[in-house]
Amino acid sequence: GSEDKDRTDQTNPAASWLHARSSRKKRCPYTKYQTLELEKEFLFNMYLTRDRRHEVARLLNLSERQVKIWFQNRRMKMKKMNKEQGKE
Amino acid sequence: VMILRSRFLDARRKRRNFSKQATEILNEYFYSHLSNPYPSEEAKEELAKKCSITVSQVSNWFGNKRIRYKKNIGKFQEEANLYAAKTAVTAAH
DNA sequence: TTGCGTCGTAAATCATAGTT
DNA sequence: TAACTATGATTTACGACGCA
Repeated sequence: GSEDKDRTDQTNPAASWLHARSSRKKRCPYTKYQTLELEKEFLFNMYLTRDRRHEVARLLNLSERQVKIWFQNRRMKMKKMNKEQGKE
Repeated sequence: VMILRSRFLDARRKRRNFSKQATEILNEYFYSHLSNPYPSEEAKEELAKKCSITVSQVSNWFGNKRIRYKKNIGKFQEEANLYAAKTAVTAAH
């Protein structure tokens, strides 16, 4: 079963660096409206309460998991922006 | 407020290609670490300094390089050979 | 044990620079 | 100069690991 894969690596020096990312949800860009609403919510508070997360997810037709992860990513983005700004 | 914010954010999407030299340095690292092209934070900082770019830009470059290389190894074969030969010569002296 | 936090990343997509 | 391609940056979605 796995010989076909190994053959590919043979031709090209060890390109087997992990993450065969199987069965992952495909990235689905959010709409302008969804993003804008999420940004507004983020402006109000960077961390969501359980209830708020549920409400936002319902309003924007996203899963609670998606909203949770969006906020996590958004906080990382903010951190990155602050770091860059502080240097200039 | 939101408009000003987003305008500020979009402005950073302006980009310039890296210098030929910087690309050279990044590629040298990439192809000489092909079995594990994941530079440590320290290595990233060193590369950033040598290339006169930010650490974030180094991370972006490696992220793009890894996925694009993996997506089409054949397209990068010539480039791979070039840098392999180059580092071989360097290592011999 | 659950559950949300950060960190680093894959993969897709965006937007512009460079080329034909 | 209008396509087309290359490339740097940003956006979703997780895995790994931390902490309460």
